[in-house]
Amino acid sequence: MTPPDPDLLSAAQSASAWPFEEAKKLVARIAASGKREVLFETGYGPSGLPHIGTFGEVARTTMVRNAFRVLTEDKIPTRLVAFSDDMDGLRKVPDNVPNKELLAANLNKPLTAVPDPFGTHSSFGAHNNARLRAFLDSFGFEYEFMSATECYRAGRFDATLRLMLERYDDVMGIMLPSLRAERSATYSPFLPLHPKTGHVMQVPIDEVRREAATLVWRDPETGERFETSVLGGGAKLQWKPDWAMRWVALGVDYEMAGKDLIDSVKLSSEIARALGAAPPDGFNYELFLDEKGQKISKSKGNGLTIEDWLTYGTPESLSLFMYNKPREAKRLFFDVIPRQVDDYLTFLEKYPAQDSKLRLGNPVWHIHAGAPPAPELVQGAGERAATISFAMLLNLVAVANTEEPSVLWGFIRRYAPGASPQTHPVLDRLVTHALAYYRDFVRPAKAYRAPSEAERAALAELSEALAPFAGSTDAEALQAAVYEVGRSHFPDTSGKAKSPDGRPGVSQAWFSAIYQVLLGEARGPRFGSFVALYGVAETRALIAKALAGELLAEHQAFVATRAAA
RNA sequence: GAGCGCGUAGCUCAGCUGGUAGAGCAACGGACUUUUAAUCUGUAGGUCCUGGGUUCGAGUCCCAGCGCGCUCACCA
Repeated sequence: MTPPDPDLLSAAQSASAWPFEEAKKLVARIAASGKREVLFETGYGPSGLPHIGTFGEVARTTMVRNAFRVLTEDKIPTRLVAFSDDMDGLRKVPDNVPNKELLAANLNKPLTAVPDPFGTHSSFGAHNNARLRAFLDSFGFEYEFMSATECYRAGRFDATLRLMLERYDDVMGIMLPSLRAERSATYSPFLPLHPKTGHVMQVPIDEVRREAATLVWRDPETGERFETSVLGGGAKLQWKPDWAMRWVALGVDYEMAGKDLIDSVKLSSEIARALGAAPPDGFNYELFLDEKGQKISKSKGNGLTIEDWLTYGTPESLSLFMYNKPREAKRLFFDVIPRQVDDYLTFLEKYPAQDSKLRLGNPVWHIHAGAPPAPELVQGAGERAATISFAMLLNLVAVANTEEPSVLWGFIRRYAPGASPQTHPVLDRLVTHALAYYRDFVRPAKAYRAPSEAERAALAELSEALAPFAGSTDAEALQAAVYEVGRSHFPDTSGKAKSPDGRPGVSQAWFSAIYQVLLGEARGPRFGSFVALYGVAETRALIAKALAGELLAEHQAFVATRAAA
């Protein structure tokens, strides 16, 4: 956290960026309650792997937390709990795991009682918890992990569970009207664990024994009667009462949730109030939509994964996406990535010159917890230092026609002689992303064609003409050679184009042929420069492959493989 | 049925606490490159969905309407 800065502190009081708006609610809440610390919670259901929504929730909650710390001069301690609902029963076998039979044999048990199908952890729940933590750690989030199973077993929830038993009728009174008739007939906020099978039982409760803190129920299959303690992990709660109980037991002050949970938040809040506590502050963020405007869901597998995003864009660009307009539905698809990357770079570049007020409204302040790094500038020839945009890299990589970072760096150095992967590590990461983008979006769109007889002859001659330049990186000389060949095979007939020495020019058709036959593109780079970077020998090999029909065949095979995948 | 959000240039969208409409791409023109990419630069393009209200002043705030989209009502 940045050291106290009076200018920053006063700017924070009037800051209107949404994390500050949220943080101000918390300041008022603390003033009213007199609490000495603030607890933020994010929830996680470990029946699957962490996904992009998990990232968003933690990232956004962290932004509110940072704003709160500035607002209160860091005088009130804050904690962020990542809570895993790992006592939940396994309802169905996920598609994306090995050893499905193993899981199928353990349905309905708490996730922490289901063996790990990956064989690396003590349970499926523990495995997914570990994945969550590794995931959050990889982004450097500051948080405390908490397991529902451990909390229940350790008795951490016991006092609140007893309270809920006492107010059982109030809780039922809140829940029942929200349910349909057939469901409300059998509903219970408590789910006892079966003493013999270990299953999380969703059964009607025959009797609630408040003094003993037990429930009396029957196994619907065997008819056997059980009396189960709700304490120490003998039972867990249904989701909405569970959420409410957790808020009360842990003292959660802030938790945000998706729009799909609006009604749940409402009910859980009522339950929390019935337990005599104030439900946490927070807000409902909008859901992400896929390219067709549908809700992104884990089960459907539509939309983007975190891995997808990080293939083409930086973590910071993903954070920016999460920062922007959390209350509006946004399309989350590949094509939004380049813009987020560039917007981030632009905000970062502006930051140093901004005053405190503007800084607090700058997304990079929130993304980097008040301490954004210096922008990585590049000094172009005769130009002022600036950030190289991702859009420019994407253009460059398309014309460079390469999956090699070194070739792309060659093009970059033409623009900015001083730059290298060593001096510009951030830019080097962007290069990697741009290459991935080329590989997956640009290359598949290429359209090679076979050369005509005339083009074939010209290309063969070009290859010969280049031979004496082996090893040369003289772009001008190479370009002259390209023109020389073109002049004899594809002279300009319009009379418009002229060479510097007044000789006839070269037809556009020559260049078009080069790009379409050799690069599979309608347009391309200045060819002499391309050869200089790509290499004379490599270019001659490229021509040979084109004349042998291999480029066309390879690309068709590439496209076919892709279509099959 | 209930809730949430959106409607601004051809497209995608910015417009923070009300003060003369902005960006990127696309289009068209120019510079540079021997005529292709990049880069630089110029031009054009908008009843800010409609109708009221508050105000000296509304894209922005309030109300109503129209249109579009999403979510929830079994489980989490």
